[in-house]
Amino acid sequence: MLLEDLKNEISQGLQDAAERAKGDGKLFFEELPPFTLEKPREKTHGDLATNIALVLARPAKAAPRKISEIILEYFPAEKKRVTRCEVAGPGFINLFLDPSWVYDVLPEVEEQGDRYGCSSFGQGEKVQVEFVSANPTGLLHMGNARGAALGDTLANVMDAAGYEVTREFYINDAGRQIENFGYSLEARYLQLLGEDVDLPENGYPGEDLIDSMRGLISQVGDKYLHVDSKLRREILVKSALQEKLEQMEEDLANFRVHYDVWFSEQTLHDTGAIEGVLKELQKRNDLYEKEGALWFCSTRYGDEKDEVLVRSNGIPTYFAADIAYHKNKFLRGFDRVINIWGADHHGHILRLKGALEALDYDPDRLQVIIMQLVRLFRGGEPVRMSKRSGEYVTLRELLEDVGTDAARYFFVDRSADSHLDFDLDLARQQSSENPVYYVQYAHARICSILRQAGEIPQSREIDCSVLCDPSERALLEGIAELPGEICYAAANQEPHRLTHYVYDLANLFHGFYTTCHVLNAEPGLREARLVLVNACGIALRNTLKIIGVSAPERM
RNA sequence: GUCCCAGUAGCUCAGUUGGAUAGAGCAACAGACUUCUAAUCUGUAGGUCGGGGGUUCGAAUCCCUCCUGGGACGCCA
Repeated sequence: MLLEDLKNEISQGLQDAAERAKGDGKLFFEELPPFTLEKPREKTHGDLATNIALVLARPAKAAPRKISEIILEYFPAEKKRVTRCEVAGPGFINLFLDPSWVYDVLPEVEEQGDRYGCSSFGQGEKVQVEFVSANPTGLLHMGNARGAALGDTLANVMDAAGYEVTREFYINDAGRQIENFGYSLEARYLQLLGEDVDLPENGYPGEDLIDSMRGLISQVGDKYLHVDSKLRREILVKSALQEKLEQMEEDLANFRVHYDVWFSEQTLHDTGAIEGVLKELQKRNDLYEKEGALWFCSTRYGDEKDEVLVRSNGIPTYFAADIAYHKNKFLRGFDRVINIWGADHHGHILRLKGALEALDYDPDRLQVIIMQLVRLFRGGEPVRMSKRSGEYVTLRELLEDVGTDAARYFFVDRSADSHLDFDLDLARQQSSENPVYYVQYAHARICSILRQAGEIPQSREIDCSVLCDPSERALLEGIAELPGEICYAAANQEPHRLTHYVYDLANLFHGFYTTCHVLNAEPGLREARLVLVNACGIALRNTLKIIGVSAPERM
């Protein structure tokens, strides 16, 4: 039986015990408050501990220790593989399991193989994760990279936890920035053809646009030199946009990020979707005209001020398109949509949720994960990143520097809401200071053992209870925690839990490796250890896969 | 001025929704390789959880207040 199932069973048993005590008039409470059942930090506090009596103390108006004793009278410990219960500290119940419980994980891992860790926890809820969605007018920068690592890992872990996940990239291929893009491209095109023109004031100064136009000229030469400017810009934009998107897709693929859907903003304009939501909001009297523009009453839905949806020049704002976009997401049948946004977008959350509410969608179905900014350090100095100057480190450069494995691990390793200081020098060193190598090394060691062992026995054919060294038991427990970790990370949208888990697991393995010899162990023990090592390899590999880090067989 | 995020060991950060004696890595110091890969392991040291109040059996975690750093407040996207 999996640890998760065992925990659920015990948890249910405790709940039943409390209810029956209530039925017999020994405990009083309206409703059982939520309680925890988890592995305590201290080994001496048992294999599992619960605070059920502590949370009941107030509603039951009784001393926690007394409540614990009453609950234990009704708790059928022996049926739940619990060998001993004790009331401890302020009223915790500590449970000691039959030591054999840890061996159950081995046949589970063998059976499930690369599916070990997966579960049906999410019950097939249809979830969309939208991330990166970078402007296609430039190259991917560090903020995009962090978003890519976080979004993809979140999608992976939710997928493993039994959600039905769609990964989506929203292409900002409409609006004023595309106009700017056109003017910038035109300037570069003309400059390369020897014309004396300046880059427009708000243009994109990046070198990459020059490259794009150089490439175009090598194909078509000065074909568009004397074409009408508006038409020329359209042609240049179309060509460069296509190229930019292909580059992004390629860079993201090198970062092991793949999308199910690339969604074009322009289609929202073309299909009348934006007009549609405007009419709908109009009907609900959530719009008004002021100074020639059309405004949305976001203040009615908790925002600080109202927002413009259609400018006085008749062009809808980005926000208007975003409302239509999110309505479109729900029309496509997603139960929940998760957006990964940079910290500079946090102000948009309230108004977008407000707009969804105005359209009769439950705003809680939209979840926005705000990630704080990335600061790069080189030589101890922060590297300035600004699109304005066109000077910033790109994802491509980062991958050339430190590689996909280290980059993905580093980005996921920190929780989204803390600022990330990325030390390029340190990451480039690829030394033992880098935790990703520590984890990968554990996997390589495992592969090395298994290679030399030849045949790997099946746990059912042997007696695994000979694995009783503390380091062996700790490793078994670590392996058993994977399914629970995946559920936790998915339910709370905390992908960084996984790097911490996989590091801890590697740590347990290295400890075991030093204490327990595998290949030279006596017959019986040798086979059991091979089974253990194999299972650990699977758990490491599966977790690394979710994070998007490779699991090398040799290092 | 208003709002969001952060402040935990010298540095970079965790801390399982309020639980038992606050944890890792790096850096420092002291040890362990004729070994299944030493990219490893063991040990030592390191703390007023930004400050101050409050809530209760119990607070790094929740509330109030102040301080510091970053970000957002456009008919930009």
